[in-house]
Amino acid sequence: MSVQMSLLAILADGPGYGLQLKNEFESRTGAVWALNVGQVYTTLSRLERDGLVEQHDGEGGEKLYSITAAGRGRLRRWFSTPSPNGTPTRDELVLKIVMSLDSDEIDSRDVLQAERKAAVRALQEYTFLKRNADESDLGWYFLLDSLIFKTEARVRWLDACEERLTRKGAPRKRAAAQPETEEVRR
Amino acid sequence: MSVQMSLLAILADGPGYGLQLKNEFESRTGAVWALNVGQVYTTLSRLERDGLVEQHDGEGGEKLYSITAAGRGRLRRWFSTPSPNGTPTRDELVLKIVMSLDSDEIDSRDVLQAERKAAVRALQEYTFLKRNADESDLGWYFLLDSLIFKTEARVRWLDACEERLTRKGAPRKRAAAQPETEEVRR
DNA sequence: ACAGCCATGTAACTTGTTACATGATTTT
DNA sequence: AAAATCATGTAACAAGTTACATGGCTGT
Repeated sequence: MSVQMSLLAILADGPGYGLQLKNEFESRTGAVWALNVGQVYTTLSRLERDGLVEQHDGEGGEKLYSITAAGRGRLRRWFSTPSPNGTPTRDELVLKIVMSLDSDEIDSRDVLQAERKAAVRALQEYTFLKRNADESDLGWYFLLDSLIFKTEARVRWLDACEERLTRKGAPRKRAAAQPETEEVRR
Repeated sequence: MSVQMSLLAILADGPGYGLQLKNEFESRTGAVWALNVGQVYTTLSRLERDGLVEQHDGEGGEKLYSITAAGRGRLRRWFSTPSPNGTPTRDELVLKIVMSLDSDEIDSRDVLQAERKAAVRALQEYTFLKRNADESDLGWYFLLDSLIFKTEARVRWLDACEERLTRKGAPRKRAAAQPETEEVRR
């Protein structure tokens, strides 16, 4: 949904065509989230199918797209309806950790540590990017901040998990090299 | 990918069939992330297509699925490969805010405030759930913690955005009721 | 002429997701 | 007998994603 709505948001500021939209999208997000050109076209045709944008040939031969009234309504709704707070969106990392808890396949603390290391590395990268960021480019600044805040929270969470795991005194699991006689659960 | 891997993780502890897997999944995640039964079957057939699980009729008439060697390998890789730290996964909230910055359609601060209110409400809900949580159910505990940490980070980020926005002294935008003569961008 | 970029598009695929159909068994 | 629950499955779709094809224009 995000890609559709983003393109809609860009079109709300004036008509545009494929490549232009891709560039504008990447310019607004500082290109961290690259957008395949092809996807712009597929997305546009889907938006057109749903009556949110309409096409009218531009003078330069390009296919101009404009937002429709319905599109404006949809966009407003997107802006004013708060995004889900995690509950519906399944979190891969959380699933991974939770699944590892009940799995004989691996020790949870190994997973926690590998994830932590990666998160810290990412954090450093983001912090570096922020130091070199142009303060006047609000979008880029906000995006970096978001990455930083989220990664910090991730590190803290991983620490909290490990802490509780050790406090529980959970025995180390050993990953089974070759599967022994398989037991049926329950 | 998460659903596939989760089912694989469950199957790694022993064979199982459709409904059983759904129940086990929801039991491990405390049912916050419900799983449509149908999806279990589609996912299983896709896993089978990829040679990660195999089917062998169970005695009770149910269709038992077991993980294969390839499946175990895939699972190990999932466990030991750190999950991406936000960069590839596009964040809907961030996109919404960033897009609102350059959009005439709405004032960013309205979006920020609506999102903040929703986040705080969610936070209270999660905190309440945590108070009533059974400490011995690690998975459920971790999951709640994750939701809490993430939502806190979200609130902090929203605050940081608003703070910087006001410091910049950005003028309030007025949502255009009816679109005036449309200007072509650039 | 050829390399390279601008520009558009499409076929194909993946994962996630739901609504619905079907039959068996169990409970009331 | 009816209702509920167990159990399996499928058709159909959404959204994201990429690899590839095509054509035009520009600079060297």
